[in-house]
Amino acid sequence: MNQPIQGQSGQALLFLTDDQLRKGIEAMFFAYRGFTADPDRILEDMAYGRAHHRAIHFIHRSPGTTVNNLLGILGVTKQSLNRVLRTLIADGLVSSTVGHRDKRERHLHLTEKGAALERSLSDAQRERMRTAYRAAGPVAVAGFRQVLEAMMDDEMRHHYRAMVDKPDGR
Amino acid sequence: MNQPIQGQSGQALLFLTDDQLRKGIEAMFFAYRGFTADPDRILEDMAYGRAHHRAIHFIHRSPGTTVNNLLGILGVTKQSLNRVLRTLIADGLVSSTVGHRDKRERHLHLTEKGAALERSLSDAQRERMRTAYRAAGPVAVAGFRQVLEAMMDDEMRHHYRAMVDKPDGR
DNA sequence: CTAGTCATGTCAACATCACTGACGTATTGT
DNA sequence: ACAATACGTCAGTGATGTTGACATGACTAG
Repeated sequence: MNQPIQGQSGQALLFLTDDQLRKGIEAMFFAYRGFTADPDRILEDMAYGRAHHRAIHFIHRSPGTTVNNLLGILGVTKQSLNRVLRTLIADGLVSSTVGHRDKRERHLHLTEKGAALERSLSDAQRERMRTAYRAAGPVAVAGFRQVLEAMMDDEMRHHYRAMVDKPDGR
Repeated sequence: MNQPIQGQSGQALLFLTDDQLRKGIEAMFFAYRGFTADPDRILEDMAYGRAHHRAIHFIHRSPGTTVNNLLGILGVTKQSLNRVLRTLIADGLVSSTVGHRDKRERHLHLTEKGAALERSLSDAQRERMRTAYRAAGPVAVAGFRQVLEAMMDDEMRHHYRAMVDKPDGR
């Protein structure tokens, strides 16, 4: 089991049993629960949910992003996103400014208040990530990222690469 | 960056920047989308959703499991699970039989019809997993599983280990 | 044997988050 | 001028989750 077999292009092929794959599937399921657990706990007290977290995360990640860009990244309908953005803007966590070049566009930024919430959310999530990374070690981390990237849909991998390649997220 | 630093217990510590951790967070987000995309596509035509998929998966995984056990694994309220189970039983995908030793318990099994749906769902998901595993290679796969396991909550890791250690899922 | 606990099912009410479809407004590009 | 684009919004619907309350039958400890 798990023995590399030489493929035609020189790439190592794996003999993968259904059982091995199932373990990976269940690992994804349980790990994603842990992954979202900490931010969920913080958000449940406020009137916000996971959708707000995602919006806040990617606005922080790409300040000045447009609504359309965010739609592509999040992969939801504009009605869904709008409901979230409306409350975030009304509560003063996100600012929406008319575009300079193209006045149809709205550029989204976090306010001080929004940045503070983002920090508390991502601190919790990063802490869990840091612990997991340390427990697993650098080689495991590299493999982790490789497998995740290979698991994405093409469009999502495109978004992911575009963001990851940016040096510091601005 | 990413240089291992020798920790006090001989364990390698990592110097982890917020930026590296953020990439891991985003990788999880995008990869999970891909992970659920194929089953979601199959289910959207029927009256079922992701919750039905999860129930079917774990009933297949542990045939004869009780409602309470399933509640612990899925981490939802009994009202939520019951709504899903009710439709699955009514549609003849799942059978519920009174316990032998303890007649309060109900033992859940997939019917032929339920097993057929499970197969089509897991075939799609396994195929994506297999492709990702092959693309990343055996070392990456081991690291992937290590990091995911380290990311789980204790309770979920307990469920995970209990299931993974079983030889063939029965 | 009685009382308490347990496993399950169910009703009602409600919140979040997603969807489709339609419509309006302002702006931009051809 | 006209079409396409970016955005916002209204209305309706569905899946999934929650809390709280209540009922039934079965086991279990006193």
